[in-house]
Amino acid sequence: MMESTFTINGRIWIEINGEKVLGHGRIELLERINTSGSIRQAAIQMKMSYKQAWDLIKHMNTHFKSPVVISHRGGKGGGNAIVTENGLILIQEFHQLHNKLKEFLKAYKLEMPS
Amino acid sequence: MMESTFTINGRIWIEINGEKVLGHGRIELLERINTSGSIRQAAIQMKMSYKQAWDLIKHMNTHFKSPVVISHRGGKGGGNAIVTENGLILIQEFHQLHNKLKEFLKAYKLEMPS
DNA sequence: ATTCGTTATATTTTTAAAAATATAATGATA
DNA sequence: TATCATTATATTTTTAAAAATATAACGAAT
Repeated sequence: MMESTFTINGRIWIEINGEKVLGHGRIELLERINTSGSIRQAAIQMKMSYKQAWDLIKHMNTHFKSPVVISHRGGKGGGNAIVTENGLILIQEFHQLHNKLKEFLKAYKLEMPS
Repeated sequence: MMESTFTINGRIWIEINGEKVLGHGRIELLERINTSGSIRQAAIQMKMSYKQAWDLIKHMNTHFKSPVVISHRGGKGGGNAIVTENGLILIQEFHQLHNKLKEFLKAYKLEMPS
């Protein structure tokens, strides 16, 4: 008699006033902006439209007290974007939180019928 | 200086071979089928279409070794649906798991910049 | 002043998801 | 056997999301 293999999976995110402002996708976006210095490049890497990426950034920038990304247009390379100190801290905190969740999920063994 | 109030929220679900088979929505559906004895009534209560509910049940029934819902058509009342013993156990286990997650989320205090 | 690639934004088009609709099958009950 | 509300399923229609397209603004570099 074979057992079905159950896997528990989970996600966490951060809300402000009940509205989601930070999750896995946005964190990855911030990281890619941080390494590429470009919203467009980050969007391409994540296979999302520039608009989608820009909307997410705009949403974060308006919901956190201080912005997470600062962008400039024109000039060398056409423009650029950088993740603020604040944004970098958010990334780190989120990873810590996610690691704790992974520990939690790993620790909890599920007893379920097939 | 006012602090933004961050809330950590999260969800867990169960996968079989990487495919989601059980989450909050399906659990609620099972519970409502259990109390109403009807797929249709459960669907109405959750403001979803009968088709949507039925697809979810079909998916669960085919992915778990033994079915979670057994339905009958015709007869008194036009038909009915019952949650199996197996399904009831799944509901309980899922609630236990979710409660543990809530404890986890409550315990973890977030230190984030505004 | 022209070029360049990017940011910023609006508009249009396409696609996918959801909802709505329709219909057959069912079997206890009257 | 005619009725009933439901299950089970297919098909159509509607809606919402996503993608694509277009365009202006920008400023360093040439």
